[in-house]
Amino acid sequence: MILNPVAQRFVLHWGEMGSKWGVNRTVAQIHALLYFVGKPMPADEITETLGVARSNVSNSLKELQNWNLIQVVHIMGDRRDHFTTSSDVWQLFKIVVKERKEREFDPTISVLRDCLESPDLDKEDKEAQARIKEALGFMENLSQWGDQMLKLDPSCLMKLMKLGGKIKDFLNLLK
Amino acid sequence: MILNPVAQRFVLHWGEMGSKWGVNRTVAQIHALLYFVGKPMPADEITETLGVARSNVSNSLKELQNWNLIQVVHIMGDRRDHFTTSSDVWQLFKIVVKERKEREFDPTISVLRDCLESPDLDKEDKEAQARIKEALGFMENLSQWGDQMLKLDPSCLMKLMKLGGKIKDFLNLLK
DNA sequence: TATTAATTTCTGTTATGACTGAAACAACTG
DNA sequence: CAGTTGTTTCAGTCATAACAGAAATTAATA
Repeated sequence: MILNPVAQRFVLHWGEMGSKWGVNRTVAQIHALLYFVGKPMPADEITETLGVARSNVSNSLKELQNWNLIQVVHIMGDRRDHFTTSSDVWQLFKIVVKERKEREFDPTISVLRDCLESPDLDKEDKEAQARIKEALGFMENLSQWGDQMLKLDPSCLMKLMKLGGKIKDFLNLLK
Repeated sequence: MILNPVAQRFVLHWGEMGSKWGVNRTVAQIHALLYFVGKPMPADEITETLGVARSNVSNSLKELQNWNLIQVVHIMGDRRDHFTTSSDVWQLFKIVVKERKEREFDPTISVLRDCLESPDLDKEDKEAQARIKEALGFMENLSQWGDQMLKLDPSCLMKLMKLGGKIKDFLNLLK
């Protein structure tokens, strides 16, 4: 498959963005490609289209599957695995948030809790202790809020976003 | 300055988290250290405490200043620059969100807009076009929403977070 | 079961960027 | 202005992780 210049720009930029956020470039590129083409592709075709090694594609596809961002699909009369991703950006966003939260955010919360419970904690230094508590409390709140937001359906989240800063007025009504 | 084991754990873990999110490890460690100690530190002391090269600290401090995450402070009778960070996690969070948004999110929006306006765009492929539009629309909404949220004061954001999933009921009242 | 197709694993290479230590620079002090 | 202190720049080293290509493995077909 030959990508037109626009598709190339899209895929390449997505790869660069991935790098800046701690995502392997090829992984990000493959996902962008699958999103763009919008239909299942076999690994070989991805390899040719992106011009990277077959093994690289294989590992990246596995990574994307671990992230629940792509699915394997089969096509009648074709032995090969085909890969596809959701075309619903909201869903993709939610998956990424959920996965990153579980992999990196929640473990950090555990570490902070451990820190506060540790016998090595300097009980004298009340201020440092308070700051760790602050950080922990903040992350716990954010975590809980995130979980609840992830449960809402896209249309609801959309409404919330559209409301934007006006949310302030609503919150004030509660007082 | 000798860090007790808890402080070490905190700083080291923060460094690891930074790496996973595309932030240089030393940069993240220094910020964690300044947050933990809660008072201004000169570069030399940071160097000794973390056990890294002086030049590394110098560059990382500059990076943190570019991010508006630390401030230079002077102490009477001491020629050296001292560095300090806010102890308000909300403020720190907002700064990071704002900076990353401006550096990476907004430029991506520009690229997507360019893609859609490009004469190279394959006008035949309406579906691919629609997907790019979807992605762009999503990011634009998120961007606008982010800007407005960043303007709200912490207490307001706190309330919004505490409300959590119940926000759904409020949104339904609007219909 | 032999053959082919498809995928994964493994080993070595390469690219990137973090990091060091020395040297240069700048600012201050007596 | 010489000497001292403090900071930055720079060139080279090192660590990490991405990546390529070959070999090995697995699965399907005939």
